[in-house]
Amino acid sequence: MDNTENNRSLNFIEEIIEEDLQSGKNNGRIHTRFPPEPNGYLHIGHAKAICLSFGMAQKYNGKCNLRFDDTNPVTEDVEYVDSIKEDISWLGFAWHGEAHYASDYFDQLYEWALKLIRLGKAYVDEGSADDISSDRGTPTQPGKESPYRDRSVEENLDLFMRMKNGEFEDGSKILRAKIDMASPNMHMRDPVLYRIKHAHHHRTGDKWCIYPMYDWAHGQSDYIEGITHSLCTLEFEVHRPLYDWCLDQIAEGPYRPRQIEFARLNLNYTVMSKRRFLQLVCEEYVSGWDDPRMPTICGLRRRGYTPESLRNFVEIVGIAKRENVIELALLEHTVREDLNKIARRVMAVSNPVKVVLENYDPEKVEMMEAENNPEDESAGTREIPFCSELYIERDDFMEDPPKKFFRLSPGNEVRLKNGYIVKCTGFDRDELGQVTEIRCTYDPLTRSGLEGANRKVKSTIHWVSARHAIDVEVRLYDRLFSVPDPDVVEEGKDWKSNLNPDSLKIITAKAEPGLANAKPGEKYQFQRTGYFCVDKDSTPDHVIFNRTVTLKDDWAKIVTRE
RNA sequence: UGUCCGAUGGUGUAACGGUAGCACUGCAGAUUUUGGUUCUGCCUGUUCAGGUUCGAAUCCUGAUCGGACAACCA
Repeated sequence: MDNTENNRSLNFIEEIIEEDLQSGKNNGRIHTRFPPEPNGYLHIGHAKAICLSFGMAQKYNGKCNLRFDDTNPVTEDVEYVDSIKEDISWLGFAWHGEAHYASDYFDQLYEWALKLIRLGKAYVDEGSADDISSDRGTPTQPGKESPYRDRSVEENLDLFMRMKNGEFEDGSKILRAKIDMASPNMHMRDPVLYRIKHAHHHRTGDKWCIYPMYDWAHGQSDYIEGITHSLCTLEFEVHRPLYDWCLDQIAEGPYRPRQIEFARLNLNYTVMSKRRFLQLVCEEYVSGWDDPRMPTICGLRRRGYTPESLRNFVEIVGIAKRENVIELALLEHTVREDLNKIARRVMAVSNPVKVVLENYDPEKVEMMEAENNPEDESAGTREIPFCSELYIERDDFMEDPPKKFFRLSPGNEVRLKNGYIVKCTGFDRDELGQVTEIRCTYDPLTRSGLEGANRKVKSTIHWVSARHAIDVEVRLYDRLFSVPDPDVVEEGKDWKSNLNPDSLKIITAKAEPGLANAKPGEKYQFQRTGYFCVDKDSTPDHVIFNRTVTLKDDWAKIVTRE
C-alpha cells in the first residue's frame, strides 16, 4: 500500500503544498479549512471539497477546521449547521477542535474595517444599489467613481459607526473599499465590504445590523484561524486579488493564508445547486433533502451509498482546474465495488409468478442453507424455507426463449439458488395470455451441497417459498433527470421539465422471511437484481427497501440479446 | 475589441523535454450455484498552425474552442 502511495503522482495542490513545505513556509505547518455557508444541505460536490481539504490535512499531518461562513443571516439556519456537521462526520472526517463561525469574528472584522477607514482605504457610499451597480461598469468598460468616494476619514468613521448603531435603513448605506474603479477585475472596483441588514442572525442574534461581505470575511477568517492553504472552487479565482488585498491591509508579519482554486465536481443527469434543491424540496418534487434521489450527502446515505464509496469516488475522479462532467456510471461503480464486499445476499422476487413442484411432497418443508456473502466467508450462512410452492421472477421464464436466454423455459432445466435443479414441464395462462402458474419437477439428487448438485446447468435463478415469503415495499430509483445536462432547458420551458417522470417506482416484492428482521440502514444485495438499503421509515410490520443501484445496467438487454 | 483560467480516447485523470499510462464506459472471451464478482483481451486520445530542440502532450508565439467575472449572495 505504501509503495503505491509513494509512486502515485501528485495532484497540483499536493505539488503546491510540498513546495511550500520544502521552502519552509509557515514552519512546515499545514492547516486547511472547509467553509460551508449554512444555507442548505451538503451534496456530492461538497464531498469533493471535504475529502480534499480534510484529506490534505491528513496526508501532510496538518489540521482542518470546519468553519461556517455565516455572514448572511437571512439565508442561514441552525438546521443546516447541524446537518452539515452530521454529514461531514458520516463521511468519516473529524474537524480540528470546535466548529468555527465567521460570525465569531464580527468584532475583529469591524475593528479592521475601522482601521481601513482610518487608512483612507474605505468609505461609506450612500448611492442606490442601482446607481452603484451601473457605476461599476461592465467587464469590458471601466467604472465611474462614486460621488461619496472622497469623504473625509472623520465623516466615514462617523457614518460607519452610525451604520453599526442601527441609525440607517437597510440598503441606505454601504462600506466600500477604495481600490480602483477602472480595474479590469470587477471585484477590485471598490467592492462592498459591509451592508446593513436588520436581520436576526442564528448565532449573534440582534447584536449586529451590519454584516461583512464574503470578501471581507473569508480571507480574514482564514488569517485569524492560521489557515495556510485555503482551497476553494474555480469561481473564486477572480476574487483572489481581492482576497490578497484585504489581507495585506490588516496582516502583520509575513504569514498569509494562500487561496488555491480547483474545478468543482459536475455529474451528468444531475443538478448540483442548493438553490435548485431547495425548489425541489419546497415544491415537493422530492420528499425532502434526504430523498434518495437527491445528490445530497443525506440523500445518498439514505439511498444506501457508503462513506467509503464516496471517498473512493472523489479519489478516482481526481483534481484539476479544467471543467469536467463525471459520468454517473463512475459513481455507481464505486458504490457497487464497496457494496459487493459488504452487502448480504438475499433472495427477493420483485415480479412474482408461481411455480409448483409436481413431484415434491406438498406437506414437506426443507431448510436450505445459504451463504450470506460469497465475498466474505465471515458473514456466515442462514437457512431459508423451501417447499412445493415457490415464487420466481416472471422475467426468468419464457415460453419461446431467444437464443441466449438461459433461464426457465418449457423442457429446460435451471438451478434454484441454494436449492434443487428443476425442469419445466408445463404452465398455465389466463385469458389475457399472462402466465399464471409454472409446473416443474425437481431432481432430489441435486439439492445444494449434495454430490448430484455438481451437474452443470446453464443458469441459476432466485426464488422464495410462496408459503413463507413476506411482502416488502421496494422503492426503485432511477436518475432524477432524464437528460445528461439538466441545465440545458428547452426554449420556454422550466429546468424542472427535465425531471425524469420514472425516477421512482414503488412495488411490493416477495422476500425470504428472514428479511422481516431487517434493520434500517442495513445493506443487502437482492440476488441477481441490485443493491438495496433498508429505509429509515421501516418497521417490523412494514419493511421498506431503497434500491441503491442495480447490479448491472444492461438487465433489459439480457432477455432480448440475440 | 476587457481581465483571468483552461484544452490529452465516449468520460475523468497521469506523463513536468525522452516508449502517451491508469480508471470508468463499451465490446469480446474464460471462470462462476448470482447473466453478480474475479480474470484475460480489444476499441478509442495529445484542438489547430508555426517556432525552439537530436527529440515537444510538455517550452515559445499566434489562432480556435470552452469556462469564470458586471449580487448590498457565498
